[in-house]
Amino acid sequence: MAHSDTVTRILDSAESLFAERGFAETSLRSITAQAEVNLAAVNYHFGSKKSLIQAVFARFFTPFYQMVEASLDMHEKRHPEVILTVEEILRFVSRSISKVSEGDRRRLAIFMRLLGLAYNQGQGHLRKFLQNEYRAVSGRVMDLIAKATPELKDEERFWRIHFMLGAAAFTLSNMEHLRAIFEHDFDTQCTEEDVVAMLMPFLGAGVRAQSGL
Amino acid sequence: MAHSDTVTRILDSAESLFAERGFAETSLRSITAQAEVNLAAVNYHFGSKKSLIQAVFARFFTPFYQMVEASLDMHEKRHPEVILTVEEILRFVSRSISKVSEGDRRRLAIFMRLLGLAYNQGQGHLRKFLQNEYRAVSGRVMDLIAKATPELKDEERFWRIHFMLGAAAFTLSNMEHLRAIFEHDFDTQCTEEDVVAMLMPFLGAGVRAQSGL
DNA sequence: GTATGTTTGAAACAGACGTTTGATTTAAGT
DNA sequence: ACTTAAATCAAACGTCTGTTTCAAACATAC
Repeated sequence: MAHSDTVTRILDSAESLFAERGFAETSLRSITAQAEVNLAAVNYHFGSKKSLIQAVFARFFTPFYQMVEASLDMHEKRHPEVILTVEEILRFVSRSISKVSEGDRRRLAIFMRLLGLAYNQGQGHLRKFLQNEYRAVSGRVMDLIAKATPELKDEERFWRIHFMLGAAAFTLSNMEHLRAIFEHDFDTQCTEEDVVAMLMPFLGAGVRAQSGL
Repeated sequence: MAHSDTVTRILDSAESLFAERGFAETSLRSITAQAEVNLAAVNYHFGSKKSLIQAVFARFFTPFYQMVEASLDMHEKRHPEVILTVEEILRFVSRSISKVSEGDRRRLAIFMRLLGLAYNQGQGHLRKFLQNEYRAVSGRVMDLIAKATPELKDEERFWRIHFMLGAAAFTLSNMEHLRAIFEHDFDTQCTEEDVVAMLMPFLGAGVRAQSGL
């Protein structure tokens, strides 16, 4: 079927180019050129550039969110009434991300970049899209974190969750650049898994810190 | 003097518009319209849009960096040989930021956004500009953090510093949006100082976390 | 095989962008 | 007052953007 082939090629190219350059900096012409499809194909299949961005996002996020749901369901069935720690929750999320972005590492970067961008654009269509489409799973993760940190006031937990989100989004979306700097500074390689392994205790200790109020 | 007036108005407008919308999304036409100066003035006084962005950055960062230097000098003179904790170092930095962005809160947001962007753009002129111009002060702060965390391996400290940077950059550059979400969720106001007060123990606990390797 | 609906293709569209030009005004120096 | 340099202005430049158009190619069903 010619249709889905073109659609897939566009999504693939858009994904990698968005990850490299960002969204505003990536033109439809560069996407269609790399995908070797006609320029008009984007507007034909997706309607607009905005919708293409959302489609790129959805293609990653939908299976990711289903995987988080499924693994949480499975765990709750096996160990009901068990309260997870923050690190364990993060590990559920991180494992689902790894599985969904299998092979292609850049999918993680583009996902995080989208997440950061969703907050960055003032009247952004992305955050609303995200909020409407995926309220369920994010709400569930929030509840788990709340149960993991009963000592925190709701207000302070709100901010700490966003501190975590910020550290993760910044690190993962700039992973390539940061690893390049690291390699330059230390003359050593450093895998993405290493970085994630270092990130998790940082975040865990952060949310468990003594209150700052 | 007509010159510096035009230059200042351009910088002011650019600063506020960059903070609101980002860089690629802000046109020179919107800047000059808000500044009520001629479109050509930007290229006349700054040369290019890139240089304007760097000028906006420098106007904030230069006094900030001098203030950090000065307050660190003063402290070291009064209490030589005293090893600062991470929170104390962060407080030095944060106080300098507050003093430099006196009155206008948006200057902080734009500064952090620039910092985040410096890492985001692949071949970015901003990171190199930053690295070349302000190597001294950032190196000094790095050394202080190193002394504050002697138990960390250099490699892991590198990453934790960037985790901190990410959490701070994300939170502060999206402060307005996040506060709006917060207000919507909790029906309560929340000052920027409150957020910074909550951020610092989060970062401090994060860098002091047990190693993840 | 003809008709129907879907997908591609090359080309053009209108608009926005950063930048440049050259004339005109403003300010400073002598 | 005259000269010279600096600053402003309106207008245009060429280029790139997302999007639209409409004919050609394709597949599908009868």
